[in-house]
Amino acid sequence: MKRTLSAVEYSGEEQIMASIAKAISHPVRIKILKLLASRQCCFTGELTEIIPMAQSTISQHLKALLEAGLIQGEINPPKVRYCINLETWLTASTLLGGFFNADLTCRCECR
Amino acid sequence: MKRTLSAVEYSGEEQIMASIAKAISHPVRIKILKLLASRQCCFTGELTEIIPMAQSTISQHLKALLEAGLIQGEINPPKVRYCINLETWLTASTLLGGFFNADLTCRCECR
DNA sequence: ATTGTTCATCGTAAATGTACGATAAATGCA
DNA sequence: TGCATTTATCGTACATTTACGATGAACAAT
Repeated sequence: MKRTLSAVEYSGEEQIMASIAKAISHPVRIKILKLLASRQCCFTGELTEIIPMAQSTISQHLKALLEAGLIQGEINPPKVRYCINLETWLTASTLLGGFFNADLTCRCECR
Repeated sequence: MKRTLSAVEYSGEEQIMASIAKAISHPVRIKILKLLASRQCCFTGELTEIIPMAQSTISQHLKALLEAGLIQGEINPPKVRYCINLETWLTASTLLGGFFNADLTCRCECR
């Protein structure tokens, strides 16, 4: 990728927003988050039953969500319960909401 | 990638959300959108002056934003003016806002 | 007609993402 | 101890993303 390491500087917000967006940039991860958000409480590998994907693939997606901080998991071997991480969830709401709800100065007629 | 084409089904919302999220999953694209959103009106390759990246790379990112429908461009050779596409912008606001603002049933103490 | 400006596209290289099956790790139970 | 269950991780294959420089296309001005 020939990265020019000096290059572009990003604000913290830009980086956090980008990482959250990246986490939800795959439809199956959105589906997983929806499921977790709608459950009374946490969740486990019922995902494997609901989503027709290899268990390893789902685990990989869960890892991505974990690393983005959008979910958290409670290890209770051999099971693991996952749920939404409220803190990051709120951050996401604030940052993305603020971003897209901002009044747009832009009033042009580009085509 | 050995895609199992039958596999998982996604709702329209899930797909649209994912594609919008993907578009803003890179900090430089967030930066570009911020710049476009804050301008009185449209914008051009002043981006190249503001963002220290190869012109071709910026063009690539603009293409990604275009394809996601988040911006639109008016060709006025040899210049091109870009601006926010309000329609998709509102969709993004609604979908992402609705997603992250939804009341979470989830009230667990996962760690 | 030639030149300059602006932008997109091509070609390319390296990194990252996405999917799978196989295997390992952790625990409970027989 | 050995087996079943659940989940993460490894290895692998292929696609996609991201960056760059070089080149091409469209038009204005000379």
